[in-house]
Amino acid sequence: MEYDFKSIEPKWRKYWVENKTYQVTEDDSKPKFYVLNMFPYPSGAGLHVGHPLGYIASDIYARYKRQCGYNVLNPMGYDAYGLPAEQYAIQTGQHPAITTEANINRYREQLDKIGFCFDWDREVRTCEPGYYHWTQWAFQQMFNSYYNNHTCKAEPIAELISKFETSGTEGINAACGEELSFTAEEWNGYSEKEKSDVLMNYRIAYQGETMVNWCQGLGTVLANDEVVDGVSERGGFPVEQKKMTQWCLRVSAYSQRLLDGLNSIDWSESIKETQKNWIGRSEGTEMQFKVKDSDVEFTIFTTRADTIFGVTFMVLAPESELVETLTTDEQRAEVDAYLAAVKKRTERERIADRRVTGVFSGSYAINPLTKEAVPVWISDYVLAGYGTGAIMAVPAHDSRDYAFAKHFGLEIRPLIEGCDVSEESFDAKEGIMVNSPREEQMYDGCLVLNGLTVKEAIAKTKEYVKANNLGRIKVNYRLRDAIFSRQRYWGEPFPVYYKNGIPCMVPESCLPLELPEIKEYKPTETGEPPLGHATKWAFDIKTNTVVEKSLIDNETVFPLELNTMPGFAGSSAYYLRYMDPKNNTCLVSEKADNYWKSVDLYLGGSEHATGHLIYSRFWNKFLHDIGHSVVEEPFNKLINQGMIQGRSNFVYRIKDTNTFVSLGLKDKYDTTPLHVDVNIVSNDILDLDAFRAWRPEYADAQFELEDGKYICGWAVEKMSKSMFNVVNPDTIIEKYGADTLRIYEMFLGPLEQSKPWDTNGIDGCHRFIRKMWNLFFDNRNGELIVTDETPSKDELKSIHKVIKKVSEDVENFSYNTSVSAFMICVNELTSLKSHNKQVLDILVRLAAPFMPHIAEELWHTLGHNDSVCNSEWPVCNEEYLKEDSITYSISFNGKTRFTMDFPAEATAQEIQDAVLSNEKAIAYIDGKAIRKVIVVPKKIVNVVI
RNA sequence: GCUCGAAUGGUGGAAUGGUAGACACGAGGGACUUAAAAUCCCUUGGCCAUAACCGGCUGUGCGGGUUCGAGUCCCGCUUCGAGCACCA
Repeated sequence: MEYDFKSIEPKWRKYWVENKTYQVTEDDSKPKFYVLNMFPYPSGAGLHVGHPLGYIASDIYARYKRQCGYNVLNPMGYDAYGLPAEQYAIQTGQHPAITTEANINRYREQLDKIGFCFDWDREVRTCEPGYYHWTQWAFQQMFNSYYNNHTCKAEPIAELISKFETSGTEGINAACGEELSFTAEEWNGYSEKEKSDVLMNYRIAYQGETMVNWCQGLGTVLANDEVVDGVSERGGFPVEQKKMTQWCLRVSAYSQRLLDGLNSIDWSESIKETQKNWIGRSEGTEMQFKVKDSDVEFTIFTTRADTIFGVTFMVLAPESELVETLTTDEQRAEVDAYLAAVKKRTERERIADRRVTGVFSGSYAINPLTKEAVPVWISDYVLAGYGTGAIMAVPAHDSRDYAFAKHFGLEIRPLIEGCDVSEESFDAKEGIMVNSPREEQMYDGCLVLNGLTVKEAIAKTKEYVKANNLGRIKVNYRLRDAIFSRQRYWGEPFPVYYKNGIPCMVPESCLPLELPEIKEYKPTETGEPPLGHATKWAFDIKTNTVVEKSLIDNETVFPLELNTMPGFAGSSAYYLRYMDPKNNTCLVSEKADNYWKSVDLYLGGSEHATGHLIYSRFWNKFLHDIGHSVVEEPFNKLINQGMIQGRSNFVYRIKDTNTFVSLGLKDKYDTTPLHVDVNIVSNDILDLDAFRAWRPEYADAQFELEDGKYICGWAVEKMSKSMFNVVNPDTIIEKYGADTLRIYEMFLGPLEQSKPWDTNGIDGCHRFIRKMWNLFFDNRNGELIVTDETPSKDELKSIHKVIKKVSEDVENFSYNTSVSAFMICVNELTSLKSHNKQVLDILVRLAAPFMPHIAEELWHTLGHNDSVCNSEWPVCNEEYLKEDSITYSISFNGKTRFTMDFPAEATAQEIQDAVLSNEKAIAYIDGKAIRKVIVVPKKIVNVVI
């Protein structure tokens, strides 16, 4: 039989489907293992060879674990809501559901050809009501919860309400937008609307008026991680800051837990670092400053409390509420003009143009320590969203304050011994404090920092501030609450209706609240989100049904929310849904949750570090708090597979001609490099006929060849259609088969590294598979040549070596070296002319995770009737690896001089004695004293003279 | 600016502190063949030596250090990549 992958591969894929080989159920008799890939957004372009990289890697691991006796969950699904389908709908009128469905089918078709062991019965699609039911449900749970800082977890909002009813805000420490203070009487006197507004300040899913990233080009707001360099991540449209009422998730309440959780999970340092940066914890001090000639007081945040004696002015963010209060009448006009100018600038302009701007408010603030009055300025270099939106400026020791002071001619007071602030500020947190305070500023009980190091000074100031009631120790986080509304159609509708302006939850029994049909996908003429077009989009609380909008009477029929949820809503808990995908009574049954617990191995791109991977962790912690996910961290081990880049090919056209010169000759002419489709180039050699047929203008192209070949140039670029470097997995499978594609993708290099796709080299992997095949079948006549004798020592050694290497490598995700180990083994067995059944049986079991199709075929060839997927992972017997004799390198002072053979069991002492009595050794030693003899097991004897 | 990675032949890349360059590609040579394809074998870091074999020197971005021994560990740089960035 010949190796005909075109018949073998489909045959076994059919077999796996028919035998439900990959179906998995909870089984208490086996340990569980949960392998997961970040599910894809099914784009219209289909899969390119980069996409399956992670899927192949996890598939190998899943199959390996299964052969090791684990009950492995390895599901796949689709992140089906998203902008491209909606943009396409706006342009063509095509319903996004139809486009999405078509794309999913195309994805599935491509995925199916690669031979993954996904349990497709567990597939989820975020856009299906049965799935987004639980996205909406989770949102409602967040709405009905608040974060208790005492217990450090989410708790029912009803408990908070009852506390308000009995004792007001007394003793409450909850995560909130604004610190509120009221008594039980006050609370009980509030109107329904007032109560709703107060509770919004505490709910985990809340509606708030916040500065948002508004993207006019996309007609929607975006989350921070969706904005890159002031433009939208998708589409590259400019983004501006706008104050809008939006649904938000109080992710910031979980900042500390999100940070702490990183210590308990097995993720790469770089991605943990990225998340730490994003959370941005900074420990500092909040201090109160009184306004001169006024009883107004305001708070600033600083991490450099030690520089309090160097404060020469204060700065407010333009958006700060204090601006209004502190602006004096004389300065009013100037301040208003400044505020108007700032408002006009987009985020992008602010980043691009960092000119120093600002305006004096007219007020002065009193330094709580020196009692000195310093001017209060307003400038956009202070951000409203961080800290308190107000700072104390210390130009000597902060570069931004320095630039501001220089620009406006404000005083700069150095506080560190010997520092030079004539050209730039001294920002480093090191040195000895001086002028803190200066002699004339001293008074009884005054804080004195002079002579201390910066670190000591920070600590001492903190204590002083606390003891004298001037402020408090405060931890700030950069992490913002997530904005959860999008003004789009193709997303989960909010299960919310508005009862006279008060947002109310649709009863749980009415979920899922299905996305209505609309005629147009654009915003309405009045600027409402696309759902404004829906006619049947009102809620009748009497019948608990969705009814026509025309019936709204604001007594029993109310308008429904018009925003939809963002992309990350559906992808935040999908791993839980895979555990129990068809359950329509809850997100995941307790039984399934307790069995599968959390994802043991998660694979995906590192680009999700500050988006999905933060939101998911937040979401899961919340569900954990309310008792719906047993493990707090959802992804125990994370592997970030690298990106596959494109390798573009170039041809060189002589200017103004239709003649193309080969790479080596191009410098002789004035040439223009042109991208050429990589699919008509093989090992950098151009297929001339295919090139002529590629485009009409090349039909009569002339060539100047090197050795009869046209050699193309190449470069590594992003894989994209416009560079003609997209390689489709289908093409590779057609030519080489899925098994070759699988091992070649693994052989390309370390999994976590980004690397260019280079079709050169795939021949080597294909050759290897054929060689393996030839261990079973005669190359010439195709006859089965497997023999049934006792394996020889060499055969056993070769096969046990590969068991050891591959087992270690698979655990370390070092798949490129496992493939090499297979190649070595097959080469050894080939040169041993080994066709031994027992040896090949082991080889097939080892190969099964990597190349399942050929392994299944060979497994059946060897006479087995079940699937190789159910075979046992072979165990290495170290006995077979032992050598009879070992060659040692004999070194003198670290330089190898000669080699000697010893029996494998020779002791270090015996080796040492034999070496030292060897005449070559005696010559090297030459009577000199020996200081040391080092015998490294199996390798080296080093004599130190 | 801060933080984290990385740097090895013509190429992708191997090397628990122990013979650097496994494995593969590419290149060169050979066998088989009318020829091609396929397959198989040999050579392949650089320099030197030699009729040939044996051999010698050098070599993992740069400069130091620890060690009998360093691609690997430590200190100081250079370059590239990634993340954060008026975050007080």
